Parts: sequence; C-alpha cells; structure tokens
Amino acid sequence: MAHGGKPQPMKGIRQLADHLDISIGTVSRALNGKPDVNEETRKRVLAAAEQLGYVANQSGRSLRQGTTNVIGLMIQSSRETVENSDNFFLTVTGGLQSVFSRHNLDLIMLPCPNDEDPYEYLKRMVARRVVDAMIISETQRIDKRFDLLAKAKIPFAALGRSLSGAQHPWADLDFDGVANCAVDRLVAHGHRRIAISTPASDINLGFVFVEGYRRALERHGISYDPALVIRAKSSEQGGYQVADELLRVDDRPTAVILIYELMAIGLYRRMMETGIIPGRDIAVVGFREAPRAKFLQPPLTCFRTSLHDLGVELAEILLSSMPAYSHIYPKTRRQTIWPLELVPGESDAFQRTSIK
Amino acid sequence: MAHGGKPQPMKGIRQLADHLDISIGTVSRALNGKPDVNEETRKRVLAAAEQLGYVANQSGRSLRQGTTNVIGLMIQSSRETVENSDNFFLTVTGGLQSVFSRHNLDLIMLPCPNDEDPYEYLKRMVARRVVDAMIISETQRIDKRFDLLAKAKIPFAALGRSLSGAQHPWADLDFDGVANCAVDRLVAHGHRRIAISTPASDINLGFVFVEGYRRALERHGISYDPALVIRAKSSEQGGYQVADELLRVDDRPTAVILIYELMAIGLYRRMMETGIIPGRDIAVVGFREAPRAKFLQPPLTCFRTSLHDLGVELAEILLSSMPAYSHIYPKTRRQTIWPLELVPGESDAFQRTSIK
DNA sequence: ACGCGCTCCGTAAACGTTTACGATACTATG
DNA sequence: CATAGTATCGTAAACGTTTACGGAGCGCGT
Repeated sequence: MAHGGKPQPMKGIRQLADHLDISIGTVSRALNGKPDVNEETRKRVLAAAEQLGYVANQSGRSLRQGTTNVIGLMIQSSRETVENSDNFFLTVTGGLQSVFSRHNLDLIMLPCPNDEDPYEYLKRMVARRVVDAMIISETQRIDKRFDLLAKAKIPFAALGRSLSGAQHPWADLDFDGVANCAVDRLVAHGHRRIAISTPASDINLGFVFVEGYRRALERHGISYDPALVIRAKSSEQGGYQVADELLRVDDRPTAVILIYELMAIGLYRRMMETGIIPGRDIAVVGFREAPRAKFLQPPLTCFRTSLHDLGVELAEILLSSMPAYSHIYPKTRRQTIWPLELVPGESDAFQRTSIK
Repeated sequence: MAHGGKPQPMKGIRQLADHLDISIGTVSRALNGKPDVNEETRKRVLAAAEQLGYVANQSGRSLRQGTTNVIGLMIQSSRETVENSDNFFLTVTGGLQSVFSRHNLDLIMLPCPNDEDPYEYLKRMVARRVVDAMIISETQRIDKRFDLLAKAKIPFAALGRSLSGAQHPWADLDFDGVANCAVDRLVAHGHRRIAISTPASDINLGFVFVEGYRRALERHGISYDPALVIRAKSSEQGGYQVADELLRVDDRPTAVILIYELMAIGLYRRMMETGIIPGRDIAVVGFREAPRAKFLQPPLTCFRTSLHDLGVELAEILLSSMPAYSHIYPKTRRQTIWPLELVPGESDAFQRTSIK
C-alpha cells in the first residue's frame, strides 16, 4: 500500500502494477476481463485503475493486437457537396455512433480531398492500418474501392448499393421504391408525361432512381423517353436548370420528380419567373423530406425517413461482418433497402384535366 | 536485388529494409526526411516504398513518438441537436479538414453520449491518448473541460468562447455584433420594444447574444426588460413557443430577434394561427442564413457567413498553439470573432408607424 | 507418496516504429 | 602520417500493451 492520492498522472500499466504489487500481466488480464484471474484481485485492480485514472494507451494496444477500435467513414468532402448535403451525413453518423459507442469504437471521418483520387486516398488510409473497418459512402456505379477493401481484408459496409460486388454489405435508401411511388401517384392524377432529375455524376443512386422510374412507367404502359431524364446537380442551381430543361423539351411534361428536395427552391423560382405555377401547371415531387421543405409554397410532396435509424442499421450490418462482433449481431440481413414514407404536400395534388 | 513485383502485402518497414539490403534505421530516416542519409539511397527507398505500397503503421509510430496525428472534435451528439444543427458542424468540419489534411492530420469525431457527463467523457478520451489535440464545441459559460485539457497539456481550440480561461484559443461567431446590428436596424425602423430568443441551456453563445442585445438597447436609451428575453429550444418547436410567449407579454413587443433561423418556421406558423402577419405586425430577424431561409414568406432578414472559412480559421488557430506546427502558423491571433453579413429580407422591412 | 488437474499469477516475447549512439569510411588538415 | 571532422549507416533500446507459456500452490483420488 503506497500513498493514496494521485501522485503522478499515471504513466502506464507498469505503474499501476507496481502500485498494487502485482505483475503487469495480471493487471492487464484483470482489466480485460480474462478468465484466469482471481475475482478479488480483479476488483482491486479495477478499483485502483478507477482511482488513479488509468486508461489503457490505445497505441500500445493497437500495436500489440493489430486492432485499432476505429471505424473509418469515407466521404468525398467537396465543399459543394457538404454545404448541400444538409444534415444528411451528420444524422446518419449519429446513428452509426450510437451503435459504435456501445462497443468502445470510435468513428473517424476520412474526407477525400477534392484533388485526390478516392481510390488512391483509400489505399493510403488502408495501408496506414488506422481503421479496423470502413464505411463507404457515395458509392459509384462500379466502385473499385470495394475490391480494394476486400483484397486488404478490411471489413466494410457501404452507404449506397453498387453494381460491383453485389454480395457486399450495404444499406441504401429505397430510391426505386420512391420513384415507383411517385410515378404511381402522378399517373393516378392523370399525368402521362413525367420528367425525372438525376445527378450528373456517376454516383449509383441516380441510376437506381431512374431505373425505378422506368419500370414504373412500363408498368403503366407509358413509353420511356430519355429526353425526360434530366441530369443536374443536386443543388438549388441544379433545380433552376431542371426547370429550364423542362420548358425546352418538346411536348412539355406535366410533372417532374426531383432526386433531391433542395432543388425545389431553384425549380420553383425558375417556374415563377416564367409564369408557371408549381403545383398547378406542373406537378412536383421531391425526394427527401427536410425541415425546410415546410417553407415551400405550395408545400412539397416528398418522402420522409429516419436517417438516424438508417445509420443504426448500417452500423449493425457492418459489425455483423466483423468476426469480433458477429456473435452479437448475427448475419441475418446483410443488405437493407431502407423504406421511406410519403409526405403528401400540395405540389402534386391537383387533378390533371386529361387533354390527351 | 530480389524479385520485382508485389510478392507479399508488405508487412512492415523490416520487409522494406530487407528488400533494399539496407538497415531498418536508415529506411526510417530516409522516409521521414531526416538529414543524415545519402540523397541517392533516399531516392531508392522512396521509390521502393512507392512501388511496394509501403505506408508506416500508425500504431507503431504513435507508440514510439507519443503522437497520434489525430485531432479530436468533441460534440454533444444528442439526436435532437444533430437533426436541428443542419449542416453547421459538417461545414465547419470541412474547413477544419481542408487545413488538417495538408499536414496528414486526421480528424476524429468524438460524440459524447447523451447519458454521460461531457467532462468525464473527455477525461476518458484524453487518458486513452488517442488525440494530439482537441477541438471543443458547444462551449458552456464556464466550462471545466478547458481546465482538464490544460492540465493534461493537450493543445486545444474552442468553437465558441467561454468565460473560463479567456486566454485559450477560440473562434466564435460574432453573436453580439449580430444582436447589435439587428437592434440598430429595428430601432431605425421605429421599434422600441424588441424581444430576443436565447437557448435554454447554459451554452455560452446565448449569453453573448443577449449581452450584445442589452448593450445595443442601452446605446439607444431603451431600458432592458428581462421579460423580453425568451428562452426556448433552437428548433421549430422552440420558435412556436417563442411566438406564444410574445403574445403573452404585457405591452406586446413589435419585433423579435431569433437566435436560430430554423425557429422562424414555428414562429411564423404560430403567428399565422393567431392572425398575426410576420413582417407586418411583428418584425422578425433571424440569426443564421441557410438555403431554407429562402423558402420563408416573407423572406427572413438574417445574417450570412462562411462556416467553411470559420473552420479554416479555427484549424489554423489550433495548429498555431501546437509546438510542432507553430512555426508554420505563427501565433498572430489566438482568438477570432467571425463576422457575419446582413442579408436583408422582408420580415423586418416595414416602417413601424410610431404609436408612442 | 505420487500424479493429476485446477486456479492463479509472473515472465518475457512480440507488435512496428523512431532515434540515440556508436561504428565505419572517407576527406581534409596539421 | 596522424588526427580531426564529416557523411552515412547499422545496432539496439525504447514506447505500452497483450498473451503464450510455464510455474507455484493446492486439493483430491489412487
């Protein structure tokens, strides 16, 4: 028994062991809940650790057991993306962390600089061995990153499905379901000529979205017209351009489905400028629901979901694919298509008087 | 000279050294740019590292030199906070990372669980020695976390000023300046009875905001009435409550300044419900500017700033206080009050017919 | 008395790096 | 030629932890 207080700021497990007159190995085993240690000495160790404020040095532990207790979240942090993505990422992240923190896992954000190739960036991060697993977002249609991670034997899950490696774990919003529902609704209102917006980049969600739209049209016996698929940025300016495109197309569409609700701002504005009333002359359906959607006049018909819970699901999918946790999260579903709920507004509520 | 390709996935610096027939020490020195190594062998080493895809293991390096190359960003990740904070954190984070990534520093988000005391949480994170420095957000009026970090000798910078440790590095939005400007504008329009909203928690920004408001009133010879300071959550519901409070106060105010623009949704709604027209019967000024502010009818008068650049500034302030980087970022300013620019809307544009 | 199994604990090796220190070869200087 | 100085490199210790291995003590059955 030495002195009682906090003499030094606690250098390491060695000091703790000396203070207890126990070997360092036993202390380690006691702290980590290993079986071969007397219950009473374990209590003593835990009490001393608590009192002296000892917490294991992460670097030492990582070096020894080759695991870092860190999950990486890769995002393409283009400034424009971030400023437009609203609270999307942070909300999903909150869900991720609510799961990870239960297992003392830290989440580290790995933003790929704009001027670097995402693949090379990820390769570097993987080589540094700073993460135990990865979450990949903004998945491309064919995404080499999956092969890289698989080859490096790093567990991962994707926020967004992809064509490459369909067997990989992922969670994704139900883009095709939403497109389906939107088309159904618009057709029920008498619309036959329905446009849709999709991102200009080769991010996969755009393809899924359009594919759902195409199939829904087919189901209603409406022929698919590529001219009605309008590529534009997912931003206010993008919405403005979509409106311009709409007006330019022959046989002007009577409805439009937006991939991202923020685009409605620009769309509405451009429509007003040209004397077209959204919700009366052209029906509008937006993709996500956000607080700001309530500002729109007329209120935007859109789709709501809990991104937080999507994050939870994604975290559990990831953990279920990690050997150390798969006993806690059994591999039931390894892919999830996350449902959204229709929030009827007034932007598509009018009954179209059929012209034919 | 061994074989040329990529035989193994590169185990460590040892393998690289063997492959080059050079000692491991020299390889390390070559890679780290140390002076006592022949320029030609350095080139050979770098080439081989590139070819074999060698990247130093972070754990080993951290353990040896006691530095992790990781900056922690602590946030209180209450689900409500996150969902309401819009893109605030992520945008600031983007600015932080644009600086950090230049120095190969990773940013790790450390979200304090709702049910844990932030101080204890930070203490644990500090003890694990997983970060070289910290960025503290949502600073309280008096915030023990600063003392903790100072005692642990961990460099830090705060997003938001505080009363405790005024000498610490921080960057903060110009809350008092905004309050000042808002009051000036409203007084110029003939308002004398001006209410203000402030968060219910003891986060410091609320105090700064109200203090600026109080001083501005004083300057105009208007007496400060505590009944006009309305505490409410920074959310849509909070705005709804603010409207209710406004109507309940004797000698009803003719103007209100909101701490957070999202509150305007609820405020407008409640006003409409009671037959009061925002921007005509009561003037409204909001704090930040966000894309959604453009939805409001009448458009909200508010204040714009670049949160990305604020993040850049904050990162530079932090680095300037870290010995390893202070030669790159000289300690010129260690505190910054970040300016905002008025975005005139129509929510406060009417000229108040003086009743007196 | 002996062996066996069990519980508990100490010892020491590893993990991959950086770096202080000394060794070597070579050059310059006296 | 002797010596000092310089450039370059190899050796080995150290960082803090986990864990394989073995040993001590004990109870128990033969």
